[in-house]
Amino acid sequence: MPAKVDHEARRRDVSAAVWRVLAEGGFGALTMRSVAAELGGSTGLVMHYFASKHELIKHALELAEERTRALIPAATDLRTALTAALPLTPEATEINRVWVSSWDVALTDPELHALEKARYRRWRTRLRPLVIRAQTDGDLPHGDPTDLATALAAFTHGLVVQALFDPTTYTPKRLQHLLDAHLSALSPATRR
Amino acid sequence: MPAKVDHEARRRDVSAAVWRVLAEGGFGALTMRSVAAELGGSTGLVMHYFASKHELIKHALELAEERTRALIPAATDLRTALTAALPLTPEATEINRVWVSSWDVALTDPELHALEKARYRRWRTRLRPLVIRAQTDGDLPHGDPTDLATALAAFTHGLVVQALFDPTTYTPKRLQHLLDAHLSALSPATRR
DNA sequence: TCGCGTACATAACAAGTGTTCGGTACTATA
DNA sequence: TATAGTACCGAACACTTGTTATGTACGCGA
Repeated sequence: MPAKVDHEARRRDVSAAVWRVLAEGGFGALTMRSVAAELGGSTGLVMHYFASKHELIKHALELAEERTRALIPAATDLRTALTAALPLTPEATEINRVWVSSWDVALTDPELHALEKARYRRWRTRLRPLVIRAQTDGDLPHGDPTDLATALAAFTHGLVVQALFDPTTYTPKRLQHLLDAHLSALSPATRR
Repeated sequence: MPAKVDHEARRRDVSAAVWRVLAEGGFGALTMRSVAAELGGSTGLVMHYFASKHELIKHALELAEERTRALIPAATDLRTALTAALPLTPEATEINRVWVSSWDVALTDPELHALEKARYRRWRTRLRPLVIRAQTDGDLPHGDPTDLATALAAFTHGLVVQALFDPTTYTPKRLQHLLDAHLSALSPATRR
């Protein structure tokens, strides 16, 4: 049982190509051949590492999640956690574009649908303790922290979508301002 | 110059087929043949009314906008306007699914990108006077009404996406509650 | 009645799709 | 050194895609 090539490393090469394709053309442009071409190889190569297109797509979503996780600092405070999800850098923009693009196929395919649902659940779960902390700090109003986490996730992702379609209007500065303004509008302390 | 068939009426038939395809499979499933099959006709029929697939897609988006407009009552108050955008009925869910699904192709195609950007702009513009009214009524905090309109649109659409992926959790009742809770959390009057 | 233009159907085309298959190079083990 | 298994390449298969071309039925104006 030889292992002439580092399988995992080579697989990461393919992953990188997948990501490049995705970042440029979204899921609509993700094909075996586009990945192969991006990699300078054959479709057989791609199929050697991903047995079917469905697996390729699933892997692409895992990739997006992985990159998202890497982008988000180990949950410090709420503001930081939400800021990390905004398209403030080219890389973050890329990741968000891929996410939004994935929703077409994710809404159609039952398995991907379930995965995306679980992903959202995880995000809200990760947000919840930060919400509770903000509440005890008096930065957020009382009320069900789960509901608040949902609302903040909604606000953030909704803002992401608008920003992706209108990056000129929604500059990083403006996005950060909008998030801050929103948080302080929610804050029971801040009022005039 | 004969007009043996009511052109506009027949075109609406094709439109209806387009919508059915879209509602079931999203933009990924929108093909000349799927529309033709849904209609019980040939691809030639479809092309007779829409010269290319690109035009078909553009028409599909217009369709979605039309249905959205029909769903939203002539802007009364802010709460009603935002509620109308939520997937509270099967029809509203269908429309929202189509919108979210469209983002994949809309992010890729420059023309569709511009159209979607304009659509968001229109929505915020329509929301703005309602925001101002709510502010004068003391239901919303002071601050740039444009920013607030953006934030509320963001919250709403972000909630839509979560609801589409988890309709069991986000029942119509829960969605309405989340919107109301969010509005009252923003209200300067409500605080404890 | 003649023709012209509409409204399609049918078929074909070229390109692109996921997937399969045979072959080859190469390497670690026996 | 033989062999088995990995890691591919290149071509092909069967199908779907948007689009084009050909043909035809049919109603209106001349």
